[in-house]
Amino acid sequence: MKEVQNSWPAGIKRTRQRQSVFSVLESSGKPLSASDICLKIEKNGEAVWLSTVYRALELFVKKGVVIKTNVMNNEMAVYELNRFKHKHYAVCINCRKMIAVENCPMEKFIPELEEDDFHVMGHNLEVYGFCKDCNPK
Amino acid sequence: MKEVQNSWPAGIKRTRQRQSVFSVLESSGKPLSASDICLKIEKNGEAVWLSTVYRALELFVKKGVVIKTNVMNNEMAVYELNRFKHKHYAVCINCRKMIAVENCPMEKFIPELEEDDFHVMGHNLEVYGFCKDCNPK
DNA sequence: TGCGCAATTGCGTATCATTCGCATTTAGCC
DNA sequence: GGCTAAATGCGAATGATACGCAATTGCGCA
Repeated sequence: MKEVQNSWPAGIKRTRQRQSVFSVLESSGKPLSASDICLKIEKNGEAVWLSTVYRALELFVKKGVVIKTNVMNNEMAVYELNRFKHKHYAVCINCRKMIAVENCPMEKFIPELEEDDFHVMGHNLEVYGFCKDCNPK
Repeated sequence: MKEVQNSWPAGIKRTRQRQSVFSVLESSGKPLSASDICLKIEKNGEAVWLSTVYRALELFVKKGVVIKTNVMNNEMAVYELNRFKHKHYAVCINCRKMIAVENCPMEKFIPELEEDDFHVMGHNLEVYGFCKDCNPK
């Protein structure tokens, strides 16, 4: 039904289920949870078991193809394609919408830390507040 | 055995269990998980049920007395006393040690976001890498 | 100073995301 | 087309956290 034969990350065996997970992520503009992905695949008329989605995501993350993030205290992890563009999200406290934040305040900051004998490998930044639709004011 | 009658947050009914949770946090230099807290209390010869610890922490967080944070993709939440000093942590990928980072790169950054119709209420920042004991180099 | 009642706790069980185990199926090299 | 390692379906396990309810406790009030 759908023709998604195009891009495929190297070094990963191509199966129908992984292909489905990948193309859902590819066509999504925002990070998705494992069950979001599962639902979207089922909506396309295909079947995937949730644990298979988790396994595919785990593999993609290990290969650096997908980025896993955790939003707001606990809850569940969300996944997005690694488009190799450094970014962060502003998360709405009310509707949980995630808005990408373009530039990162960390660049100038990391060298300071390196001086304190901490070898920085990466960072997570998450801003929370109210989006314009939910702004109580 | 221990005399911890001193400080107590206003508007919270004082019970033995809550007192225990509070004083463990008070005397800890680093954030602790709910079960860490439980173990430390038991080590002091007192008994607390884990769910009671969770309930106490939940209350403290709601009252703003305690700060809840989630470290590194999923895992579990850690809690620390709110000492009203804004800070972040550098987390070691290897030994999970958390090192407080003094200054925050976000101050200048938030006004930019506000312009994009996002009303910022707060932020989480977590830097990860290798501490000096675990530095592979 | 003791009573009464609402709030809290002990304790077990439920929930929810995620992981694991294993038998069956599949991808893709020969 | 057949073979084998890898992947999947499926269910059940796990681990953090929440919840329900009866028993207990803190504490305001008489």
